[in-house]
Amino acid sequence: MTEVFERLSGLDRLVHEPARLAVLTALSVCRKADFMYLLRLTGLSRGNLSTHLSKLEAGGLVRVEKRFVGRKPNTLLALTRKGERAIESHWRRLDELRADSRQWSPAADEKKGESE
Amino acid sequence: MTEVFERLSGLDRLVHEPARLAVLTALSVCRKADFMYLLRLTGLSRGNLSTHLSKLEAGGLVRVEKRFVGRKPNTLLALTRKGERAIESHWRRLDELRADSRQWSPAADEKKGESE
DNA sequence: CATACTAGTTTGCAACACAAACTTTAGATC
DNA sequence: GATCTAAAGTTTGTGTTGCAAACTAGTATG
Repeated sequence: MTEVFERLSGLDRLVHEPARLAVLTALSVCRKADFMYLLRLTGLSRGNLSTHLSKLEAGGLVRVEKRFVGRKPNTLLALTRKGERAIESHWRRLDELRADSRQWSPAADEKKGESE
Repeated sequence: MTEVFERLSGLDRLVHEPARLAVLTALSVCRKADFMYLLRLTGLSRGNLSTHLSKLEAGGLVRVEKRFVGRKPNTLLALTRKGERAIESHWRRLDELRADSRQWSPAADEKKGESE
């Protein structure tokens, strides 16, 4: 099944990018977290985290809720239903692809790439 | 251990990028494969595969061996020792991070991100 | 009033992923 | 032997990305 590698090379970049993978994974455990918390958690810069979150919001994976705590602004993040499914299935896909690639045999594919 | 997410967001992009993850994973099973074989395997375009391979070579993860088969040029790819270690440890790291994140508890970290 | 801090957002830039166009050599056709 | 097609890659052009530095807006402090 050579299709394994096609699926590997076609992984969803919105989810796969390391910083976003970290944010989504954290939120999948956390349920909700605020901006400053994610900042410390991931070690990203403010600007960087901000743009990643915008992308996740644009993709419909994360819900952004702005509010005030005392007199200070506070941005609360949570996965949408779609986001939950996305991160969960991304990890599952990685597991599967890894497992499949292990038991894949090049010789079983019609055209081999030389063993010299 | 919040460090899990720092490590997640700091994954090596050279290895993590989907197309290259596919190529490296295939080569780790294959030992050697030629350009056209990887092309079919991954479903990438020629140009795209070529530049990804150049990057992997520049990073010292892949060895490129050009030769002729009959009268036709043929490019043979294989992991370097460094490449073997890189792909193997990348998958292992993903496994670990995934597992760690599962048993991570937000509440255990000093500052919580709101559960409202 | 000014100065500093907090909580983000916007901007500018270098690096990237991708396909289209190009290169080079070989074989087929006239 | 000139012309065409194909194979096997590489280079180029372009839109996108990831990133930190610079900016913004509101609050607190001297």
